[in-house]
Amino acid sequence: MPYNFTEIEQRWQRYWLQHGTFRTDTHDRSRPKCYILDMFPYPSGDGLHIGHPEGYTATDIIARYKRHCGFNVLHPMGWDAFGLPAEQYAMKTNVHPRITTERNINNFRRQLQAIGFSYDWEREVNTTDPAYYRWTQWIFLTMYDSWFDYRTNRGRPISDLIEEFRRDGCANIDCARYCGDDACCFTASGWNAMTPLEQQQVLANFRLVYEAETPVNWCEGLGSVLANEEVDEWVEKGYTVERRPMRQWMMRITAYADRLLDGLEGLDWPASTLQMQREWIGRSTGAEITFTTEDGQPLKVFTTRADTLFGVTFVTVAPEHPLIASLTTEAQRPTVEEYRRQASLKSELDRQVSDEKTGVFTGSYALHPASGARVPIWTGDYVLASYGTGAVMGVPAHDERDFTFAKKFALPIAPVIAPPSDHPSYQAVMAGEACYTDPGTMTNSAQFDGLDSAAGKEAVTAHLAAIGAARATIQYKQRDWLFSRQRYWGEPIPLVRYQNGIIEPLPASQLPLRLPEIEEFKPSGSTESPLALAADWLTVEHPEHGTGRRETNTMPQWGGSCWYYLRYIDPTNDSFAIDPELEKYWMPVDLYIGGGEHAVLHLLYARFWHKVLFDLGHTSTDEPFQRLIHQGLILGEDGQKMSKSRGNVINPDVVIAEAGADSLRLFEMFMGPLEMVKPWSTKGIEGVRRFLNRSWRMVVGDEEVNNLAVITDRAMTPEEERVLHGTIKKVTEDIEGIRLNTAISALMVFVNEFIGLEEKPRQAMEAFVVLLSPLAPHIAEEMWQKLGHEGTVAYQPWPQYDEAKIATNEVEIVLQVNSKIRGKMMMPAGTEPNVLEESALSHNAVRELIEGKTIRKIIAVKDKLVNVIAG
RNA sequence: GCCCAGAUGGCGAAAUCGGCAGACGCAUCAGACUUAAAAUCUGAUGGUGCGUAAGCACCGUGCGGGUUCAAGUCCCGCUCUGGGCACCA
Repeated sequence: MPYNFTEIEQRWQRYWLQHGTFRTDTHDRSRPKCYILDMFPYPSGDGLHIGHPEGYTATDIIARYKRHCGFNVLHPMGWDAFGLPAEQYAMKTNVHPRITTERNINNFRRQLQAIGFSYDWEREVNTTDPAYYRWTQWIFLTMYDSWFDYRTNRGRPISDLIEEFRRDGCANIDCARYCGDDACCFTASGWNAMTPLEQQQVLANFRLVYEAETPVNWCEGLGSVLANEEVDEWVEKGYTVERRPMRQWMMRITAYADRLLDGLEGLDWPASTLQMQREWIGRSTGAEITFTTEDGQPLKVFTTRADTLFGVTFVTVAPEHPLIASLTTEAQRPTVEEYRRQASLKSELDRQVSDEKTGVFTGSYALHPASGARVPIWTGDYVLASYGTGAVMGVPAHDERDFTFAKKFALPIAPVIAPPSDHPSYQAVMAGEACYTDPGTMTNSAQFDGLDSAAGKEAVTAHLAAIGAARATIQYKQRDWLFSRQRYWGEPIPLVRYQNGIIEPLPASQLPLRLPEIEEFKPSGSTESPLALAADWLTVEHPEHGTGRRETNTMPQWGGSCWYYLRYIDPTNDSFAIDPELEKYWMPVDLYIGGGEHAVLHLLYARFWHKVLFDLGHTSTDEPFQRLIHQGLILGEDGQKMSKSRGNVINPDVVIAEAGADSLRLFEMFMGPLEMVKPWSTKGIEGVRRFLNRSWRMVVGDEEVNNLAVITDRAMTPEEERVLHGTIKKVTEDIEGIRLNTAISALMVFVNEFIGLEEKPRQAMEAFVVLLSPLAPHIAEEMWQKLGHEGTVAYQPWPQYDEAKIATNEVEIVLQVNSKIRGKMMMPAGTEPNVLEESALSHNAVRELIEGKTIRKIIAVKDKLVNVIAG
């Protein structure tokens, strides 16, 4: 008779909640801490799907294991509950997103509890709870009131900067890094003479949160901008998305680019994720080189290949380049204007997809900074306005893009980097017929001839720098973070803009700035969020600045998830986001498991916020997540991605009803390595379910027919001890290494060995139950009780193994003749190779085969094999 | 195009300081129990060939080379699948 999993599982789930079994005392310093974190879910209306419990089961197993090992474990769960679906639903049905969200959360919580996860439910956080987003807003304002000081490579309060301006003006500040040029420079008295509005404008160049007019993905149907990564999804659903410039709040994440890059060193993260973050940040070291137009205007280009300077045969500027009008001659103006118009109609995506190069001549020329040669200035949309200086030097001989462009428009090609002379296309390159982008030797480059590319880059840059025509510089692919959305269901941005132009943050004492109640959920009709319709909420009076209007943009969904791992540590603190003492003890997160789809965005944004909080002294750690693992996707039984339209979605509620939560947990882990993509199998779950039934019969027996397992305190045989200790060792090491599939097979082997015994040794059964309990906790609790214990098994000490008891006296030695297996022999473990050799040679199977042959060589490996080479 | 990960029985997978490939599980087949079925238990199960049989031989970890006494594992060159990036100068 199989055990009654439904009854047992529900009973223990109630027990854990009622007894607060997994409540964490964060103030307990008597034991080492372990912080095990899941990526919290967006509580969608569809409920939990089978992919969620995969990572959650893995963390739960580790958390439970660590409790057995004596750690004080923090293992929380919460809800990333702002987001577009609830708002979309509200627009259709006029049901408030708060209500939908609450309903979905209740369903998610019920489902997670039904799987028996050992979360401390008293620490649940919800990003839509004003008590939570109060501190999201507080962090936002903290960042608004901060700037990045490149001199110390740290974020600092803006008040420090104001103080410095009052005292020294911007004398000690590299303004070009903040304002783009030195035009803003001022003295102390200059600063003090500025109006508040003027000062505000200067400070905006420094703040980590600033406003910019930037092209965004505007979706008319949703009445909101979309992040680049959201565009495809909505276009697929039939919405149209267009690029349009809009005033938006930005976060200056690029200031932290170097810190975010350097911080990756030393993190125990998947190599591919580290690589993706590095590529996303995209640091390139190079030089900004100044060409001069014939009428004396400077025209700056960015290059990583200063060594190819003498190969420049043209300059290309982006169609949106600020100087384009003055670069264009009257004769070419109609052509250029038409080209710019066409380029503006193409989306950034269209531009990148087409490999055909387009462009037109501006009619003007630039002077080469080293040779003085006159080179034509073109405009082409293969040059991105938003990267570097928006202009490039065209070196067709050594850059594929420039090569294609030059070929199309019959521009000259001048080779200046010689490939190695044995290079297959040496002749073609030197004849200007092929493009060569690898390093080589400089040639046709005046005094630099003979230098290799690496030395050439430095030498050319230094030479130009000496005449004021270049400076070494670093560029990043990463752009600043577009931080506003035209949505209702998000954190309100706590800023007020007054009629006199002054922008004031809300005092911290007035947080949270709650979302207004609105009657009807509909787009505002303008490019503003529905908050623009909440007239009472919108207007603010200020004694000094007069009437003000609140910011109607809300924060993107990423905001709340940037710091939730901190709030779990101190979730009910209403005087601060997190108690610094608790933060210091509990951070960093020891293990973080979540989907690889967050490899860049969430994990980069959260690191960014964390670093700002660290710089300002609010956290003690520079990096939040020490160890990171991505669980692999679970596919449908047909090997396809699970989706409603394919009809291959597996519902965890159904699996639990049919096979039980313990079986679900075990099977999620037994399918294969955690990180791997793997298909679900309804048949396969029967296997782990049978294993649990067998375990039950081994420890408890069949109660139905009163055939109870006989468990005695007898001593174990050496063979039983060997199996037990081997199992403890394997399970321990596999859980530590998060190889949960093989940990489960080790337990299966154990049951296969012990289930047939007439009298089971109590010691082995108790150890087994503890080993099983992280993986299948409900059945383990019940078995523990059946073994005569009171209370929970969750804190029982983890069984220890004795290496000496695992070792066998005799080992099987493989006998090979000419590398083919010809026999086996039993030998005492640890027998020296020379002894093995002798025994092998006297072994019948070997003797027969080497009869009459010359022994050329013998390889003997201790405890493994003997290989006799004869011929 | 570039970068990363992966490819092992009918299926999910195990085994990587190079040392018996296929642990564990699914499926299948045979047997036991049963009036019967389910459940459970026992056994078999990579392929090909030979043998009445115990067994024997050969082949076998995506493909082609290489190193080695010995390769799923190391090296070189490919193919396919999945993921990421994609005019970033």
